[in-house]
Amino acid sequence: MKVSQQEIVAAARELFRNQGYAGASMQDLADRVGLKKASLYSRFPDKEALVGEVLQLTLDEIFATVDDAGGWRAAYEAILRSISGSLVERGRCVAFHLAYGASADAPRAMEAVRGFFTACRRRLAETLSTAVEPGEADRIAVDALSRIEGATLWLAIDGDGTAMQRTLDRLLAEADGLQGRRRVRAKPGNPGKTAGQPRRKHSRAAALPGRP
Amino acid sequence: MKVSQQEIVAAARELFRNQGYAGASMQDLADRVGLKKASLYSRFPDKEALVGEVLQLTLDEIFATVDDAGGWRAAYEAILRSISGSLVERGRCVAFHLAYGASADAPRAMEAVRGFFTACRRRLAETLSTAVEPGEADRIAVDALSRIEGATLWLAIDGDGTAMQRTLDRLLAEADGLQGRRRVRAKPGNPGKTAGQPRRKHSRAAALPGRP
DNA sequence: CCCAATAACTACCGAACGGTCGGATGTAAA
DNA sequence: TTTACATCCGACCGTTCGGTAGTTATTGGG
Repeated sequence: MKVSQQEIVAAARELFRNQGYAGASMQDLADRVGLKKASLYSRFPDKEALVGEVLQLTLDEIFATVDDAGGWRAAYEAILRSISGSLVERGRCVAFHLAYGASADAPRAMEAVRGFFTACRRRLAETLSTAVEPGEADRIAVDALSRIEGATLWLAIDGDGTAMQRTLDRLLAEADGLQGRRRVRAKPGNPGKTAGQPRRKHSRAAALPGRP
Repeated sequence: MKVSQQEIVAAARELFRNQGYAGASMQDLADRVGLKKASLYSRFPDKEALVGEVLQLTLDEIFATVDDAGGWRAAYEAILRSISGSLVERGRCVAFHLAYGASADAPRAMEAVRGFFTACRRRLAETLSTAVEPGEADRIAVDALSRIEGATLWLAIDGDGTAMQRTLDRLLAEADGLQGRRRVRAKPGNPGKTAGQPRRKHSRAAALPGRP
Protein backbone atom coordinates (compact mmCIF):
# COMPACT_ATOMS: atom_id res chain seq x y z
CA MET A 1 0.00 0.00 0.00
CA LYS A 2 1.48 3.27 -1.08
CA VAL A 3 -0.77 5.16 1.27
CA SER A 4 -2.38 4.08 4.53
CA GLN A 5 -6.13 4.03 4.97
CA GLN A 6 -5.87 6.65 7.66
CA GLU A 7 -3.97 9.04 5.42
CA ILE A 8 -6.68 8.80 2.82
CA VAL A 9 -9.42 9.34 5.38
CA ALA A 10 -7.59 12.31 6.87
CA ALA A 11 -7.20 13.85 3.42
CA ALA A 12 -10.88 13.21 2.71
CA ARG A 13 -11.74 14.93 5.95
CA GLU A 14 -9.86 18.04 4.92
CA LEU A 15 -11.72 18.06 1.63
CA PHE A 16 -15.13 17.56 3.19
CA ARG A 17 -14.37 20.24 5.72
CA ASN A 18 -13.38 22.90 3.22
CA GLN A 19 -15.50 21.98 0.21
CA GLY A 20 -18.49 20.22 1.72
CA TYR A 21 -19.89 16.90 0.63
CA ALA A 22 -20.91 17.97 -2.85
CA GLY A 23 -17.83 20.09 -3.41
CA ALA A 24 -15.31 17.42 -2.50
CA SER A 25 -14.34 15.32 -5.51
CA MET A 26 -12.79 11.89 -5.64
CA GLN A 27 -10.33 13.11 -8.24
CA ASP A 28 -9.17 15.84 -5.90
CA LEU A 29 -8.80 13.34 -3.08
CA ALA A 30 -6.80 10.99 -5.31
CA ASP A 31 -4.45 13.79 -6.30
CA ARG A 32 -3.84 14.75 -2.69
CA VAL A 33 -2.90 11.30 -1.51
CA GLY A 34 -0.91 10.49 -4.65
CA LEU A 35 -3.15 7.75 -5.98
CA LYS A 36 -5.36 7.40 -9.00
CA LYS A 37 -9.09 7.68 -8.67
CA ALA A 38 -9.66 4.03 -9.58
CA SER A 39 -7.44 2.97 -6.69
CA LEU A 40 -9.67 4.77 -4.23
CA TYR A 41 -12.62 2.73 -5.39
CA SER A 42 -10.78 -0.49 -4.58
CA ARG A 43 -10.53 0.74 -0.98
CA PHE A 44 -13.89 2.42 -0.45
CA PRO A 45 -17.14 1.37 -2.11
CA ASP A 46 -18.18 4.93 -2.94
CA LYS A 47 -17.89 8.55 -1.93
CA GLU A 48 -20.62 8.32 0.64
CA ALA A 49 -18.78 5.61 2.57
CA LEU A 50 -15.91 8.03 3.17
CA VAL A 51 -18.15 10.13 5.37
CA GLY A 52 -18.50 7.42 7.98
CA GLU A 53 -14.76 6.79 8.02
CA VAL A 54 -14.01 10.49 8.34
CA LEU A 55 -16.35 10.94 11.28
CA GLN A 56 -15.17 7.79 13.03
CA LEU A 57 -11.57 8.96 12.79
CA THR A 58 -12.54 12.35 14.11
CA LEU A 59 -14.49 10.84 16.99
CA ASP A 60 -11.53 8.67 17.92
CA GLU A 61 -9.15 11.61 17.85
CA ILE A 62 -11.41 13.74 20.00
CA PHE A 63 -11.79 11.22 22.79
CA ALA A 64 -8.32 9.70 22.58
CA THR A 65 -6.93 12.08 25.18
CA VAL A 66 -9.96 12.08 27.46
CA ASP A 67 -10.22 9.90 30.53
CA ASP A 68 -12.63 10.06 33.42
CA ALA A 69 -10.09 9.40 36.14
CA GLY A 70 -9.90 13.04 37.25
CA GLY A 71 -13.60 13.47 37.92
CA TRP A 72 -16.46 14.82 35.84
CA ARG A 73 -15.28 18.41 35.76
CA ALA A 74 -11.84 17.55 34.42
CA ALA A 75 -13.32 15.17 31.84
CA TYR A 76 -15.88 17.76 30.76
CA GLU A 77 -13.16 20.36 30.30
CA ALA A 78 -10.95 17.89 28.43
CA ILE A 79 -13.71 17.07 25.97
CA LEU A 80 -14.64 20.67 25.32
CA ARG A 81 -11.01 21.69 24.92
CA SER A 82 -10.34 18.81 22.60
CA ILE A 83 -13.24 19.73 20.36
CA SER A 84 -12.78 23.48 20.32
CA GLY A 85 -9.02 23.12 20.01
CA SER A 86 -9.23 21.10 16.84
CA LEU A 87 -11.88 23.45 15.46
CA VAL A 88 -9.68 26.50 15.99
CA GLU A 89 -6.78 24.64 14.45
CA ARG A 90 -8.72 23.65 11.33
CA GLY A 91 -11.03 26.65 11.03
CA ARG A 92 -14.19 24.68 10.39
CA CYS A 93 -16.03 21.60 11.61
CA VAL A 94 -16.25 18.69 9.15
CA ALA A 95 -19.21 17.17 10.90
CA PHE A 96 -21.14 20.43 10.84
CA HIS A 97 -20.39 21.01 7.18
CA LEU A 98 -21.56 17.49 6.45
CA ALA A 99 -24.64 17.94 8.63
CA TYR A 100 -25.58 20.91 6.49
CA GLY A 101 -24.49 19.49 3.16
CA ALA A 102 -25.24 15.79 3.17
CA SER A 103 -28.93 16.03 2.49
CA ALA A 104 -31.59 13.60 1.34
CA ASP A 105 -29.50 12.31 -1.56
CA ALA A 106 -26.86 10.89 0.82
CA PRO A 107 -28.81 9.08 3.54
CA ARG A 108 -25.92 6.94 4.77
CA ALA A 109 -23.79 10.05 5.15
CA MET A 110 -26.56 11.79 7.05
CA GLU A 111 -26.88 8.80 9.35
CA ALA A 112 -23.14 8.89 10.04
CA VAL A 113 -23.39 12.57 10.92
CA ARG A 114 -26.24 11.91 13.30
CA GLY A 115 -24.20 9.14 14.88
CA PHE A 116 -21.23 11.43 15.34
CA PHE A 117 -23.10 14.16 17.14
CA THR A 118 -25.15 11.69 19.13
CA ALA A 119 -21.93 10.11 20.35
CA CYS A 120 -20.51 13.48 21.38
CA ARG A 121 -23.74 14.43 23.05
CA ARG A 122 -24.04 11.13 24.91
CA ARG A 123 -20.47 11.20 26.11
CA LEU A 124 -20.83 14.74 27.38
CA ALA A 125 -24.18 14.05 29.04
CA GLU A 126 -22.81 10.92 30.64
CA THR A 127 -19.91 12.87 32.03
CA LEU A 128 -22.18 15.58 33.38
CA SER A 129 -24.67 13.16 34.87
CA THR A 130 -22.27 12.71 37.78
CA ALA A 131 -23.05 16.26 38.80
CA VAL A 132 -26.63 16.90 37.68
CA GLU A 133 -29.72 14.91 36.84
CA PRO A 134 -29.74 13.16 33.43
CA GLY A 135 -32.25 15.45 31.78
CA GLU A 136 -30.31 18.55 32.72
CA ALA A 137 -27.05 16.85 31.76
CA ASP A 138 -28.35 16.18 28.28
CA ARG A 139 -29.58 19.72 27.91
CA ILE A 140 -26.22 21.13 28.97
CA ALA A 141 -24.45 18.79 26.57
CA VAL A 142 -26.66 19.81 23.66
CA ASP A 143 -26.19 23.50 24.39
CA ALA A 144 -22.45 23.20 24.86
CA LEU A 145 -22.03 21.46 21.53
CA SER A 146 -24.18 23.95 19.68
CA ARG A 147 -22.39 26.91 21.23
CA ILE A 148 -18.99 25.57 20.27
CA GLU A 149 -20.16 24.77 16.77
CA GLY A 150 -21.72 28.19 16.47
CA ALA A 151 -18.44 29.84 17.35
CA THR A 152 -16.93 28.32 14.22
CA LEU A 153 -18.99 30.86 12.31
CA TRP A 154 -16.46 33.57 13.01
CA LEU A 155 -13.59 31.19 12.44
CA ALA A 156 -14.93 30.46 8.97
CA ILE A 157 -15.68 34.08 8.13
CA ASP A 158 -12.55 35.89 9.22
CA GLY A 159 -10.46 33.39 11.12
CA ASP A 160 -11.27 35.06 14.40
CA GLY A 161 -10.96 32.65 17.30
CA THR A 162 -11.84 35.03 20.12
CA ALA A 163 -15.51 34.08 20.02
CA MET A 164 -14.51 30.44 20.47
CA GLN A 165 -12.23 31.33 23.35
CA ARG A 166 -15.00 33.30 25.03
CA THR A 167 -17.47 30.48 24.49
CA LEU A 168 -15.13 27.94 26.02
CA ASP A 169 -14.45 30.17 29.02
CA ARG A 170 -18.14 30.62 29.66
CA LEU A 171 -18.99 26.97 29.31
CA LEU A 172 -16.30 26.07 31.83
CA ALA A 173 -17.39 28.83 34.17
CA GLU A 174 -20.97 27.62 33.97
CA ALA A 175 -19.76 24.12 34.70
CA ASP A 176 -18.18 25.43 37.88
CA GLY A 177 -21.59 26.69 38.89
CA LEU A 178 -23.15 23.25 38.63
CA GLN A 179 -23.54 20.69 41.41
CA GLY A 180 -25.13 23.09 43.87
CA ARG A 181 -22.51 25.81 43.70
CA ARG A 182 -19.82 23.66 45.26
CA ARG A 183 -16.26 24.75 44.77
CA VAL A 184 -14.70 22.60 42.07
CA ARG A 185 -11.51 22.98 40.13
CA ALA A 186 -10.07 21.10 37.21
CA LYS A 187 -6.51 20.63 38.36
CA PRO A 188 -5.27 21.29 41.86
CA GLY A 189 -2.63 23.98 41.73
CA ASN A 190 -4.11 25.63 38.65
CA PRO A 191 -4.06 29.37 39.28
CA GLY A 192 -7.17 31.52 38.98
CA LYS A 193 -10.53 30.20 37.77
CA THR A 194 -12.14 30.05 41.15
CA ALA A 195 -15.81 29.31 41.44
CA GLY A 196 -16.73 31.33 44.48
CA GLN A 197 -19.03 33.69 42.59
CA PRO A 198 -18.77 31.73 39.38
CA ARG A 199 -21.20 33.43 37.08
CA ARG A 200 -19.66 36.86 36.55
CA LYS A 201 -16.36 38.42 35.61
CA HIS A 202 -14.67 35.18 34.69
CA SER A 203 -10.97 35.69 34.41
CA ARG A 204 -9.31 35.19 31.02
CA ALA A 205 -8.77 31.48 31.23
CA ALA A 206 -6.02 29.35 29.77
CA ALA A 207 -5.59 29.75 26.06
CA LEU A 208 -6.61 27.17 23.52
CA PRO A 209 -3.85 24.91 22.26
CA GLY A 210 -2.05 26.72 19.47
CA ARG A 211 -3.67 30.05 20.22
CA PRO A 212 -1.47 32.37 22.20
CA MET B 1 -41.03 38.24 -17.44
CA LYS B 2 -42.36 34.82 -16.60
CA VAL B 3 -40.73 34.87 -13.20
CA SER B 4 -39.77 37.80 -10.98
CA GLN B 5 -36.20 38.38 -9.91
CA GLN B 6 -37.17 37.85 -6.32
CA GLU B 7 -38.71 34.46 -7.02
CA ILE B 8 -35.50 33.31 -8.63
CA VAL B 9 -33.41 34.59 -5.76
CA ALA B 10 -35.70 32.95 -3.22
CA ALA B 11 -35.45 29.65 -5.07
CA ALA B 12 -31.68 30.01 -5.26
CA ARG B 13 -31.64 30.61 -1.54
CA GLU B 14 -33.45 27.38 -0.89
CA LEU B 15 -30.95 25.54 -3.06
CA PHE B 16 -27.92 27.14 -1.44
CA ARG B 17 -29.35 26.42 1.98
CA ASN B 18 -29.98 22.75 1.39
CA GLN B 19 -27.21 21.85 -1.06
CA GLY B 20 -24.50 24.37 -0.31
CA TYR B 21 -22.72 26.50 -2.86
CA ALA B 22 -21.04 23.65 -4.73
CA GLY B 23 -24.07 21.40 -4.53
CA ALA B 24 -26.55 23.90 -5.93
CA SER B 25 -26.73 23.72 -9.71
CA MET B 26 -27.99 26.29 -12.16
CA GLN B 27 -29.93 23.58 -13.99
CA ASP B 28 -31.75 22.69 -10.79
CA LEU B 29 -32.52 26.34 -10.14
CA ALA B 30 -33.84 26.77 -13.67
CA ASP B 31 -36.12 23.77 -13.28
CA ARG B 32 -37.52 25.04 -10.02
CA VAL B 33 -38.47 28.45 -11.32
CA GLY B 34 -39.71 27.10 -14.67
CA LEU B 35 -37.06 28.68 -16.86
CA LYS B 36 -34.25 27.35 -18.99
CA LYS B 37 -30.72 27.58 -17.75
CA ALA B 38 -29.68 30.02 -20.46
CA SER B 39 -32.41 32.41 -19.34
CA LEU B 40 -30.88 32.61 -15.90
CA TYR B 41 -27.62 33.78 -17.41
CA SER B 42 -29.40 36.70 -19.05
CA ARG B 43 -30.48 37.83 -15.58
CA PHE B 44 -27.40 37.03 -13.49
CA PRO B 45 -23.83 37.14 -14.75
CA ASP B 46 -22.87 33.86 -13.08
CA LYS B 47 -23.59 31.53 -10.21
CA GLU B 48 -21.45 33.45 -7.78
CA ALA B 49 -23.46 36.62 -8.27
CA LEU B 50 -26.53 34.83 -6.95
CA VAL B 51 -24.94 34.61 -3.52
CA GLY B 52 -24.96 38.36 -3.05
CA GLU B 53 -28.58 38.61 -4.12
CA VAL B 54 -29.62 35.78 -1.84
CA LEU B 55 -27.98 37.32 1.20
CA GLN B 56 -29.28 40.80 0.44
CA LEU B 57 -32.82 39.47 0.21
CA THR B 58 -32.37 37.60 3.47
CA LEU B 59 -30.95 40.64 5.21
CA ASP B 60 -33.89 42.73 4.03
CA GLU B 61 -36.40 40.17 5.24
CA ILE B 62 -34.78 39.88 8.65
CA PHE B 63 -34.80 43.58 9.39
CA ALA B 64 -38.06 44.44 7.63
CA THR B 65 -40.11 43.96 10.78
CA VAL B 66 -37.62 45.53 13.17
CA ASP B 67 -37.86 49.11 14.34
CA ASP B 68 -36.11 50.87 17.18
CA ALA B 69 -39.13 52.81 18.40
CA GLY B 70 -39.75 50.56 21.38
CA GLY B 71 -36.31 50.85 22.90
CA TRP B 72 -33.19 48.74 22.67
CA ARG B 73 -34.56 45.72 24.49
CA ALA B 74 -37.58 45.38 22.21
CA ALA B 75 -35.45 45.87 19.12
CA TYR B 76 -32.91 43.33 20.34
CA GLU B 77 -35.64 40.79 20.94
CA ALA B 78 -37.24 41.51 17.59
CA ILE B 79 -33.99 40.90 15.74
CA LEU B 80 -33.19 37.68 17.56
CA ARG B 81 -36.72 36.38 17.11
CA SER B 82 -36.70 37.29 13.44
CA ILE B 83 -33.47 35.41 12.84
CA SER B 84 -34.17 32.35 14.93
CA GLY B 85 -37.75 32.19 13.70
CA SER B 86 -36.74 31.96 10.08
CA LEU B 87 -34.03 29.43 10.95
CA VAL B 88 -36.49 27.16 12.71
CA GLU B 89 -38.86 27.54 9.79
CA ARG B 90 -36.24 26.60 7.20
CA GLY B 91 -34.15 24.18 9.22
CA ARG B 92 -30.78 25.61 8.20
CA CYS B 93 -29.02 28.94 7.71
CA VAL B 94 -28.12 29.82 4.12
CA ALA B 95 -25.50 32.28 5.19
CA PHE B 96 -23.81 29.80 7.48
CA HIS B 97 -23.83 27.12 4.81
CA LEU B 98 -22.32 29.57 2.37
CA ALA B 99 -19.78 30.71 4.95
CA TYR B 100 -18.59 27.13 5.20
CA GLY B 101 -18.90 26.25 1.53
CA ALA B 102 -17.93 29.30 -0.47
CA SER B 103 -14.21 28.97 -0.07
CA ALA B 104 -11.23 30.42 -1.86
CA ASP B 105 -12.58 29.57 -5.31
CA ALA B 106 -15.54 31.93 -4.85
CA PRO B 107 -14.10 35.14 -3.40
CA ARG B 108 -17.04 37.37 -4.30
CA ALA B 109 -19.40 34.95 -2.59
CA MET B 110 -17.20 34.88 0.49
CA GLU B 111 -17.17 38.66 0.56
CA ALA B 112 -20.95 38.71 0.41
CA VAL B 113 -21.14 36.31 3.33
CA ARG B 114 -18.80 38.46 5.36
CA GLY B 115 -20.95 41.46 4.53
CA PHE B 116 -24.08 39.68 5.65
CA PHE B 117 -22.81 38.68 9.06
CA THR B 118 -21.05 41.98 9.55
CA ALA B 119 -24.35 43.75 8.91
CA CYS B 120 -26.17 41.55 11.42
CA ARG B 121 -23.42 42.00 13.96
CA ARG B 122 -23.29 45.77 13.52
CA ARG B 123 -27.02 46.19 13.76
CA LEU B 124 -27.17 44.10 16.92
CA ALA B 125 -24.20 45.87 18.48
CA GLU B 126 -25.66 49.24 17.60
CA THR B 127 -28.92 48.29 19.25
CA LEU B 128 -27.16 47.07 22.37
CA SER B 129 -24.88 50.07 22.60
CA THR B 130 -27.77 51.97 24.13
CA ALA B 131 -27.45 49.78 27.18
CA VAL B 132 -23.77 48.85 27.41
CA GLU B 133 -20.46 50.18 26.21
CA PRO B 134 -19.62 49.58 22.52
CA GLY B 135 -16.98 46.92 23.10
CA GLU B 136 -19.27 44.86 25.28
CA ALA B 137 -22.14 45.42 22.86
CA ASP B 138 -20.11 44.00 20.01
CA ARG B 139 -19.07 41.01 22.07
CA ILE B 140 -22.66 40.27 23.03
CA ALA B 141 -23.74 40.61 19.42
CA VAL B 142 -21.06 38.23 18.21
CA ASP B 143 -21.92 35.66 20.85
CA ALA B 144 -25.65 35.93 20.29
CA LEU B 145 -25.24 35.32 16.58
CA SER B 146 -22.94 32.38 17.04
CA ARG B 147 -25.20 30.80 19.65
CA ILE B 148 -28.23 31.09 17.41
CA GLU B 149 -26.33 29.74 14.44
CA GLY B 150 -24.97 26.92 16.53
CA ALA B 151 -28.45 25.87 17.54
CA THR B 152 -29.19 25.15 13.87
CA LEU B 153 -26.96 22.10 14.30
CA TRP B 154 -29.79 20.16 15.95
CA LEU B 155 -32.29 21.56 13.50
CA ALA B 156 -30.23 20.18 10.64
CA ILE B 157 -29.56 16.83 12.26
CA ASP B 158 -32.96 15.81 13.54
CA GLY B 159 -35.23 18.80 13.11
CA ASP B 160 -35.23 19.45 16.83
CA GLY B 161 -35.96 23.08 17.61
CA THR B 162 -35.85 22.90 21.39
CA ALA B 163 -32.17 23.84 21.53
CA MET B 164 -32.99 26.97 19.51
CA GLN B 165 -35.85 27.80 21.81
CA ARG B 166 -33.65 27.40 24.86
CA THR B 167 -30.93 29.51 23.28
CA LEU B 168 -33.36 32.29 22.49
CA ASP B 169 -34.80 32.23 26.01
CA ARG B 170 -31.35 32.49 27.55
CA LEU B 171 -30.21 35.28 25.27
CA LEU B 172 -33.27 37.30 26.17
CA ALA B 173 -32.89 36.54 29.85
CA GLU B 174 -29.27 37.64 29.71
CA ALA B 175 -30.36 40.81 27.95
CA ASP B 176 -32.65 41.52 30.88
CA GLY B 177 -29.62 41.36 33.13
CA LEU B 178 -27.80 44.06 31.20
CA GLN B 179 -27.76 47.77 31.93
CA GLY B 180 -26.87 47.38 35.58
CA ARG B 181 -29.58 44.91 36.60
CA ARG B 182 -32.37 47.41 36.01
CA ARG B 183 -35.85 46.06 35.53
CA VAL B 184 -36.66 46.02 31.85
CA ARG B 185 -39.41 44.39 29.93
CA ALA B 186 -40.12 44.06 26.25
CA LYS B 187 -43.78 45.00 26.12
CA PRO B 188 -45.75 46.52 28.97
CA GLY B 189 -48.57 44.17 29.92
CA ASN B 190 -46.68 41.08 28.78
CA PRO B 191 -47.21 38.44 31.45
CA GLY B 192 -44.28 36.66 33.07
CA LYS B 193 -40.69 37.19 31.95
CA THR B 194 -39.77 39.43 34.81
CA ALA B 195 -36.21 40.45 35.39
CA GLY B 196 -36.07 40.69 39.14
CA GLN B 197 -33.60 37.84 39.56
CA PRO B 198 -32.97 37.53 35.88
CA ARG B 199 -30.16 35.01 35.66
CA ARG B 200 -31.75 31.79 36.89
CA LYS B 201 -34.86 29.74 36.44
CA HIS B 202 -36.13 31.65 33.48
CA SER B 203 -39.76 30.82 32.80
CA ARG B 204 -40.56 29.10 29.52
CA ALA B 205 -40.88 32.16 27.36
CA ALA B 206 -43.15 32.80 24.41
CA ALA B 207 -42.84 30.23 21.66
CA LEU B 208 -41.14 30.84 18.37
CA PRO B 209 -43.44 31.65 15.47
CA GLY B 210 -44.76 28.39 14.08
CA ARG B 211 -43.56 26.33 17.04
CA PRO B 212 -46.33 25.57 19.51
C1' DC C 1 -50.65 47.20 -36.86
C1' DC C 2 -45.73 47.49 -36.97
C1' DC C 3 -41.41 47.60 -35.05
C1' DA C 4 -37.89 47.56 -31.80
C1' DA C 5 -36.51 45.89 -27.54
C1' DT C 6 -36.65 42.59 -24.18
C1' DA C 7 -36.93 37.88 -22.59
C1' DA C 8 -36.82 33.11 -23.23
C1' DC C 9 -35.54 29.47 -25.99
C1' DT C 10 -32.70 25.40 -28.49
C1' DA C 11 -28.42 23.63 -28.99
C1' DC C 12 -24.06 23.29 -27.91
C1' DC C 13 -19.11 23.73 -25.62
C1' DG C 14 -15.15 21.79 -22.89
C1' DA C 15 -14.43 20.22 -18.43
C1' DA C 16 -15.35 17.70 -14.46
C1' DC C 17 -18.21 14.54 -12.06
C1' DG C 18 -18.91 9.52 -9.74
C1' DG C 19 -17.95 5.15 -11.00
C1' DT C 20 -16.19 0.73 -13.69
C1' DC C 21 -13.16 -2.54 -16.16
C1' DG C 22 -9.24 -5.27 -17.63
C1' DG C 23 -4.66 -5.32 -17.47
C1' DA C 24 -0.03 -3.97 -15.45
C1' DT C 25 2.89 -4.03 -11.27
C1' DG C 26 4.65 -5.14 -6.90
C1' DT C 27 5.38 -8.65 -3.26
C1' DA C 28 5.90 -12.73 -0.50
C1' DA C 29 5.55 -17.60 -0.04
C1' DA C 30 6.70 -22.03 -2.18
C1' DT D 1 11.88 -18.94 -10.45
C1' DT D 2 7.25 -19.76 -10.41
C1' DT D 3 2.92 -18.95 -8.50
C1' DA D 4 -0.66 -16.53 -6.19
C1' DC D 5 -2.59 -12.44 -4.54
C1' DA D 6 -3.31 -7.70 -3.40
C1' DT D 7 -2.66 -3.21 -5.17
C1' DC D 8 -2.56 0.15 -8.51
C1' DC D 9 -3.41 2.37 -12.91
C1' DG D 10 -4.77 3.84 -17.92
C1' DA D 11 -8.70 4.26 -20.31
C1' DC D 12 -13.22 4.67 -20.56
C1' DC D 13 -18.55 5.08 -19.42
C1' DG D 14 -22.69 8.11 -19.13
C1' DT D 15 -24.04 12.24 -16.85
C1' DT D 16 -23.89 16.74 -15.19
C1' DC D 17 -21.44 20.90 -14.47
C1' DG D 18 -21.01 26.31 -15.44
C1' DG D 19 -21.35 28.97 -19.23
C1' DT D 20 -22.13 30.75 -24.34
C1' DA D 21 -24.01 31.71 -29.22
C1' DG D 22 -27.56 32.32 -32.09
C1' DT D 23 -32.52 32.17 -32.75
C1' DT D 24 -37.40 32.56 -31.67
C1' DA D 25 -41.40 34.43 -28.81
C1' DT D 26 -43.38 38.02 -26.34
C1' DT D 27 -44.52 42.59 -25.32
C1' DG D 28 -45.28 47.58 -25.05
C1' DG D 29 -45.06 52.19 -27.48
C1' DG D 30 -45.98 54.70 -31.64
